[in-house]
Amino acid sequence: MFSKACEYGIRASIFIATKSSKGIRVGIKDVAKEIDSPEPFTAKIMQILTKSGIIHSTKGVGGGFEVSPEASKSIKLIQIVDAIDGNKIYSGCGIGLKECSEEYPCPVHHEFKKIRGLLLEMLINTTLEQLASDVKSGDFFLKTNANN
Amino acid sequence: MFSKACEYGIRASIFIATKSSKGIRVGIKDVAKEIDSPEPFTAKIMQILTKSGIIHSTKGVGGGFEVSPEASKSIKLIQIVDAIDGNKIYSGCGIGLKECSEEYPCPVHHEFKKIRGLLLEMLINTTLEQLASDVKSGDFFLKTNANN
DNA sequence: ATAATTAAAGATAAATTTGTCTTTTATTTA
DNA sequence: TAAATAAAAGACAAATTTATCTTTAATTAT
Repeated sequence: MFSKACEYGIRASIFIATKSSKGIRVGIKDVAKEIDSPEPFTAKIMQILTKSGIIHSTKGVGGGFEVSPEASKSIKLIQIVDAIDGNKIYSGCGIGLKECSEEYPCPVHHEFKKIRGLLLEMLINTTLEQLASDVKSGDFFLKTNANN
Repeated sequence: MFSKACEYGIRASIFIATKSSKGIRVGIKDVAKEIDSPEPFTAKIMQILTKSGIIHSTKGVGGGFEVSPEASKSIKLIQIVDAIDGNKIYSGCGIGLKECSEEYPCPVHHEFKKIRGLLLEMLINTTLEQLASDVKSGDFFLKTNANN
């Protein structure tokens, strides 16, 4: 579905948002640890997210990543996905035709339209703030339990 | 969504089914031409599909690929996807957690469940025969129009 | 100013996916 | 039986994705 990069990017953003809601900036080491991802690769993905203006970073002592609670409310999942994977998942043909449209459809076009539509709707309607508060509630998780 | 290999595999299977319904066996060259895919790579994918028992092949003069109309009726899209890509697309966590379940969900678990469910339902309910007859009708296509 | 800290940037490397080419095996026809 | 045909199998190569390492730039604290 999503690339690994995108999966890490989403998880990282959610984690950062949970911390920022408590006024805490986090370093890349913490991020990678808390979402169970490879640190240098995660750092690369963070560069995409900061360049895209989704996550804010500050260098130097006491620096790190953050996303203001107000921003978290307005940031939609689709922005993160777009920044990292582009729009290919929710647009583009399900079986790889270069041209695939209502007028010139592939045989799975109409069925895929429903699925992609549901996905797109979800990506558009889900805010970073919602996902972060899910995690803060303790009922949703960003990495596998250490006991497994 | 699906890998390129899987996209080619689906398109190839549909094309072969349209030809088999007319009693015509097709060679790998025809397949690759008609679905606009790289021939040697498509040949590799056909090996997977024949080993999986989805498509039948015969070597030698007059040989090629075929799938009986009766088989086409019972072959579901999910069998092709499973054979080539496995079950990761419709199972597995949306943001890459190793463990992600009702009891231990990721923050997008419940939303993804709907999307994956719809996808799985579609893969289970769509037969190769349906897709082939769509293409035979002339209203659905397996490659981009040459005029584009 | 200097040292310490932290992300950014850039160069590499490993792994996977995609794609190609050559040889082998099976089958048919002459 | 020999030649032709077509898929299977295996080795190889290119491209992309994933991952790592090193150096640079920015910021803070001393």
